[in-house]
Amino acid sequence: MPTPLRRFYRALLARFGPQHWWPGETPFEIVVGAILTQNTSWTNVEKAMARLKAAAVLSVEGLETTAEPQLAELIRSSGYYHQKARNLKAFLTYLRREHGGSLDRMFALPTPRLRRELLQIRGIGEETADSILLYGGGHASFVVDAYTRRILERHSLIEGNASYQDIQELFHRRVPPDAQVYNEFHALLVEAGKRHCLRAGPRCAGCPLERFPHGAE
DNA sequence: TGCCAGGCCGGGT
DNA sequence: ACCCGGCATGGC
Repeated sequence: MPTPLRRFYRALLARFGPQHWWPGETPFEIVVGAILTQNTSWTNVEKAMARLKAAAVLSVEGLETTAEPQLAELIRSSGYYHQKARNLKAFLTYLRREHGGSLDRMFALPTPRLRRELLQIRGIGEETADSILLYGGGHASFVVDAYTRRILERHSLIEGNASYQDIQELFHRRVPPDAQVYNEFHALLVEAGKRHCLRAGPRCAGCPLERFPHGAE
């Protein structure tokens, strides 16, 4: 991984240490979490996940046999809950129809094909698809979120009008396609965003990347 | 009290 | 190909 993304990664790792995101959860819980966390704080998602667990429906069969209005009520705390209940149902329908309800079979698909299939599902856009691929299935598909965009733009690694695909291609070209590295890199960007570059403003004070060399690749 | 959080969809230009 | 309003709760 050549400069400057490599130094960027090193600086983040040195400052924040390994993140080990989403440990101890099953791939299915990661899929559900990826849908529920869209434009929503993780604390609100945790409440929803806890309610699904308490109702013993946090599984493929569990969600399949839960009526959509009831599902909506269980995930209420995650916001947009009618939309998200519908979206979860859409994913379950896809999983059953195309892969016999088996996440293992789904994740066994080649990355590009699975990504295309996920993007066909209502409620799954690029970031959610990549989150499912990377965190749920260990596919090396880089996740580009608001933090990633904000930090890279602030440090002049991308232009303000860069598309999702532009940014993802930057990582895919410059970072070896290793899911562990993608996982860690993205988690570090989120942590840096939360801690230093969160709100609008000229520049984050005390940012560990402040002395990072500017100029695009 | 108002703003925002690890987006996405559908309709309009 | 972009742009925008709508979707909704909980925390600070």
